[in-house]
Amino acid sequence: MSQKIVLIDGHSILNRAFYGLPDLTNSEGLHTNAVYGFLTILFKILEEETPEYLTVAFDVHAPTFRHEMYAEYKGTRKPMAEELRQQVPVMKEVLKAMGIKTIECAGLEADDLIGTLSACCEKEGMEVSVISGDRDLLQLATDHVKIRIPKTRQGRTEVEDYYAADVKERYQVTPSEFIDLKALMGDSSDNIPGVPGIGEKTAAKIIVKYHSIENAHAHADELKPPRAANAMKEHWDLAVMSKELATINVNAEFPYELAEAKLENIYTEEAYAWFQKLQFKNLLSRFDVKAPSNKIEDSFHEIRNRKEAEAVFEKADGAACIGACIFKNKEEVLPLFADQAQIGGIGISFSKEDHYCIRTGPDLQISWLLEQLSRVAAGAERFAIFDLKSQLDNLKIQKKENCFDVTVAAYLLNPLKSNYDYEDVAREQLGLVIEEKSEEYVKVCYEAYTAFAASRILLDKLKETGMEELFTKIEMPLVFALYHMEKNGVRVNSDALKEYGDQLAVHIQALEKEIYEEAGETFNINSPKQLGVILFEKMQIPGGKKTKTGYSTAADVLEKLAPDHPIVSKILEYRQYAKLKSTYADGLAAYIGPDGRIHGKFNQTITATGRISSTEPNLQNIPVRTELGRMIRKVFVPEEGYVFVDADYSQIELRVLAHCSGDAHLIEAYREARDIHRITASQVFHVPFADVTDQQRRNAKAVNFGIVYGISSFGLSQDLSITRKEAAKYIDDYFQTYPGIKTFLDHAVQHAKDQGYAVTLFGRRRPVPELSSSNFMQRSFGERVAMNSPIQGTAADIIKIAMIGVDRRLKEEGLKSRLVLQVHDELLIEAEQTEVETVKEILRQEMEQAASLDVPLEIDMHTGDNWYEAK
DNA sequence: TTCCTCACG
DNA sequence: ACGTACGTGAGGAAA
Repeated sequence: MSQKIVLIDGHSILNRAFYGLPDLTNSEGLHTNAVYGFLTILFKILEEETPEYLTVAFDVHAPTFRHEMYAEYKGTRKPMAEELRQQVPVMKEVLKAMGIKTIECAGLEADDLIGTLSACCEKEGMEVSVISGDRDLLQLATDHVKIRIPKTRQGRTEVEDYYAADVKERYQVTPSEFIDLKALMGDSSDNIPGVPGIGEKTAAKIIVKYHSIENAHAHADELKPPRAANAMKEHWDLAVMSKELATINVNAEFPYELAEAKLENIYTEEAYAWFQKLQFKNLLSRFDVKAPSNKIEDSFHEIRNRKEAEAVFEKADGAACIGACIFKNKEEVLPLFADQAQIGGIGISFSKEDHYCIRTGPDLQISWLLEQLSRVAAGAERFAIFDLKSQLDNLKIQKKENCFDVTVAAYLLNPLKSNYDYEDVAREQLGLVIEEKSEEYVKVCYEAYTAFAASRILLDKLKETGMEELFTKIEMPLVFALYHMEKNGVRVNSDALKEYGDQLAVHIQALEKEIYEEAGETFNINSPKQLGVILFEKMQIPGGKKTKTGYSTAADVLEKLAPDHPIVSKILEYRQYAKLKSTYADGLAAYIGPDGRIHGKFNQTITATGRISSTEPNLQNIPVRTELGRMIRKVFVPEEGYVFVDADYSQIELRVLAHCSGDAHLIEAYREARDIHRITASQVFHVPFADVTDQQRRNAKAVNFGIVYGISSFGLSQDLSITRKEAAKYIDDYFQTYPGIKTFLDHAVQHAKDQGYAVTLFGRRRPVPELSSSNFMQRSFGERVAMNSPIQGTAADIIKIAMIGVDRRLKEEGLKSRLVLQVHDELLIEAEQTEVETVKEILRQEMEQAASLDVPLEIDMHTGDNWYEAK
């Protein structure tokens, strides 16, 4: 059995992968789709071929055209897309990490390298497989050299295989004649000119008959269409040049040791680290349990008895930094007891050598363990732990000031990531790769150790990036405020909620029936696909396609059709009821706890801008804009003896914008008047404040929103249903009126371009990798983000400060009243009746004084016996 | 899972 | 020429 070598055309396959896959990025903003696609193809090929040798060839110059001379002559050289260019060095590193031989050679194309290698290897009696997306390489095919062209079809990669015979079958020419064929017909993608006037068909006929351009030229007068005969004579020089360009050099000279191409285990530690970094989660499973021999693991200890545990805590007492974690028992417990969520023990790490996993046991009570942990934590300069909020039920924190939430710190340093697990932090900050299959105690020790070791590094990075104060003064105190809020929960009248749901069900059924009657058949109204077919095909309602998958049935589309088609308005109504029932009536009911309250989660490490997010359930999107939806707020009620006090900032984002831009005109305006949209209308449209029409105010409001979102004439025109030109005029008028805003927004974009991130008034950063994209759409998006993030982010900073202040004062002043919800610019407090005035005073002070801007921060405040009334 | 739709600021 | 407003989360359908 002869040996086999696989030769891969690196750039060609990367290119294929890049254009064949959607744009993927890892959480650091690094584009990864080409690398991912390349690896997918590589694995597939290796599985099929099981070769002894493997080599990947690259061109030396990244933006590659096979024939630079001609490319320059034609002036058609296009630079490689930035997103792809970035991935080339990464690809080479990944291959290196996998121990795969790569070659490149100045002055030689990858084609020439591959051609030469395939010829040599064949001579040595080997079987050769050449992997390329480029059909040019078909000329290399023989009985022992197979050209394999991968194609991505519907997400799956299929490979077309060509031996010499297959080339002949498919193209009716031999591999070497293939060169002549190309020389005649040319190849625009490869910048081979070919002979003008001779296309694919004619070229094929000529080569099939005459086998080479030289022979064809000799018989030029006999060539079939007279046009081809003339072309051949007239452009013979082009034909010769093209043939030269199309010919791959199989006798190139370059250094190469076959032994280096020997395929060893590609699933190395280094490769594993790369795959993790690139977040190729499903490719990671290919790796065997190859434990990295990290020395640190030697000092990981598992402790199961009281004596040793006591010794650990004694030693930990007084340590400068303590890293810890609390872990749960594996779910061997019957579901019946699942909600007990038993704690299995803790991890603790406090020096280079001290890392312990302490398990609960007969003489190691969990309560004692947690007590000890809390005690030593209070004594340390820094107590580091992941996701502190989730552990506050277990820990008795005596000193908030020394707490360091590693998750939150990692979030501040890169808010774009989707999770901040200890595995990620260990890899990113400590360069440690933790083995998936490690024993539990090892993982526990790793988590504690990572908290311990990474906290120092993260703290330094926070200092370097000017975010230390943001972290210690805002984010860390906020952890506790959010914990209190979750713990408090919000009371919901479940009977009233049920009643609300039942009423909705009645309406839904009636509407369903009417819709089926008008449609003439029953179908699933919730299915956009089925609905599209009914409306736009069966009922022939005009309003064509919009989405990739079919017709758009979004509300803004349907609203335009509603006046002419009763069924459409019924569908809109149905949708509204269905949404209210499924998401709110039924959805919320599932979260009401035994205490009659919903304890939703408020997440601190989700959003890119610094806002808080709310899940399980989302309490930040309870309906309010329509009366019907707003009614659901009546089921949110305070407990007996309490009332709701609701306070929300008035136009906080626009006020932030006025302050940050320093536009004197706008600042002056906002100092005077409360109705910001009206004053904008007055100044932009040059009419007295009192004479502003409703339409003018609406337009001004839309412009204000547009400014905050990162204005574009297209977006504004959509919103106002006007032409782009008119929208552009509004924007222009706005900038004329407030030139400071224009300057500020331009600066925001420029700053983000220069620094790579947008920044808030309090130093919070948001990376904007899209700004360096070669894609217009992406880049425009980046610009809008650069304009919006500082505004939205600063507003988020401010309300966080307010929340912390409100929560702190409610506690400090010994009040029973409590914070129950935050909705971005709004705080809801369940206030004990006799404390209402105090609470209102606290809210007003803490919210209005949260930041001192050049414009006043104003709030609207209401009280009520339910959320509907209090808003 | 991914897409579409829609609820909020 | 490109095809959008910024930031979220959830439910239902279809793949």
